[in-house]
Formats: sequence, C-alpha cells, structure tokens
Amino acid sequence: MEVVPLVMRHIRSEMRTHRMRGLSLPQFRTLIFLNRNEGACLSQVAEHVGVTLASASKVVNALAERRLVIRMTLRNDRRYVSLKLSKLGIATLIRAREDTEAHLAERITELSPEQQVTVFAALLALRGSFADQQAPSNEKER
Amino acid sequence: MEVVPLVMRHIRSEMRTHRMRGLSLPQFRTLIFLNRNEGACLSQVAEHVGVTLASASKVVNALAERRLVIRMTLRNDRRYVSLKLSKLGIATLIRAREDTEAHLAERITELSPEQQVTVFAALLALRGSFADQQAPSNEKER
DNA sequence: TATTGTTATACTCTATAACTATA
DNA sequence: TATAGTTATAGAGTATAACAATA
Repeated sequence: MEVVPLVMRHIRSEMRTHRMRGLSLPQFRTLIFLNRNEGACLSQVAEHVGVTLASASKVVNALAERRLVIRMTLRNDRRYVSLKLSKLGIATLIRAREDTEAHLAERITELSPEQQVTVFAALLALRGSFADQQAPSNEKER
Repeated sequence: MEVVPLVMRHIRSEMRTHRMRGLSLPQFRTLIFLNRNEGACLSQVAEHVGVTLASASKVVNALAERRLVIRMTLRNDRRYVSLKLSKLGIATLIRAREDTEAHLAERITELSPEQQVTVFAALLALRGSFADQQAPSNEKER
C-alpha cells in the first residue's frame, strides 16, 4: 500500500518529464498490450488494462486519432473491432519504453546486486498472484 | 513497468468494489499522511503525495468539504495552513485501511512463505530507493 | 520581493447509463 | 434477445498559469 504508489509516482513522473511522446499511462499500457496481441478486440484491451469497455473505448479512440492505433471491423462478426499498432505507434512505443525503462533501471541500479535479485524475484511472484486476478473480477460483473 | 500497475489496479479495484467510504487513492494517501503528521501544511502533503501544490489543494479541499480534514491558519505565519484529521476522518481512514489491507493480505497469502519473505524484502529495498526521491532535502525525523 | 496557498482553465481517466449496430 | 462497441454525462486527478494573502 505504501511502496507501490511510490513506484507508480516515479513512473508517472518520468513519463511526464520526458514527454513520452505525450503518452499517458493507460495509453502506454494499451500500446504495450496491442504490440503483443495484434488484432485484439476492444474487450480484450479493457480486460487487460482493467477498465470498463467504455473507458477503453475512449483511450483507444484517442490513440486512433493520433494515428498510433488502427481500428478495423471484423468481416466475420462486424460487432468486433480489430486493433493493431500503426508503424508510428510501434515507433512511439519503442521510444517511450526505452526512455522509461532507462530511468527505472537507473533507480534499480542504486540497489545492491542482492537486492536487485530480490526485487526481481518478488515482482515475478507478485505478477503470478496479481496478473490473473482481473479476469474473474472483471468479467463476471458486466 | 508491468507488475506495479497490476498491483495498483488491484488496490484501486478493491477500493472501488468495497466503496472505501468513497475515498480515491490520493485522498486515501493524504489521510494516511495526515494521520502520521498531524498539523502538516499543504506543501508537505503535496510533496509526500507527489503532486503539485495546486493539485494537493484540490484534494484537501474535497476532504475538508466532507469534514474528514480540518484546516486551520497558523497564527505565527498566516500563509500556512495546518491540517489534521477530524474524528470522522480518523474513523474513515481506519475502516478504509482495514478493508484494503485485508484484501491485499489475501492476495499475498496465496504466495508461498518464501515468496512472502522475498516480496517483503523487495518492497523494503524499493522503498529505500524510491521514497527519498521526492524529498531528498526533507529529513525530518518524525 | 519571496513564499504559501487558491482559483481558473484545460486535459485525461474513470464510471454508469443510454444508445447503436450486429448477430 | 444477447453481445460489442460508442456516446453522453458526470466527477476526480492532474498540470500550468494567474492570482491573492502574508511575510
């Protein structure tokens, strides 16, 4: 409860001060997800980012207006929207990620090698515990 | 970059679904800070929460309107605002914290005892690295 | 003149609810 | 009738810039 917001603050602060090509955190995370899941639909984005469909729609819309994301209607079932990054989106994501990771890495470097190993192990454990949590808590209530 | 937002999402999700007496995360963190630093001024809140003075002013204003925080002008230097929790604020904070911590604890319990130790050590290390980043010059011993 | 805080303005994120389009 | 997505509306958080009050 205490540490996570500290780290979040740092990430956001870095993203602000280094512009990040003007990406907000939800936008950034959406780009990351679409980079690894080309052709995903909006519902999948919403579930992954952990927001409602309506919120995801707005975030994706902003990204589409900036030509970072391409929206296409599926032929099979025209209710679905297929999403993927444009070339500009990919380039933007790469540069944004490099910037932010570099600054996070700087922080981590301040820790001892043992602490770095500990942090890495802990994050893996936390990911295992938290990563699959949004599916049950998000799907059932809709 | 990947795990921290997951945990944040979980915290926020818990806060939403369990109402948290309608506290947002910045409001919650502000109450926590004031609980441990009675009489702190607005600038200290802003620095601790990691936002600008203007943003802190808005958050505190919302808390004051809900009678959770009491604002008082300092006699010595009337530019300063002294902040503290009301009784209602204290009660609200306690219940909110109990709820959220209980749910976080549930998650952590899913990890093995070794993993729990690892997570704890990692959070300590991260706190050491990230906590003083906001206020390198503010070394009060409170 | 410097410092503390507030207000004005503008933007993003977020939710819920109502709506459209498709199946 | 059910599902995917959008739009409308509202509220909170955030920033910068301009302002007020105090020292």
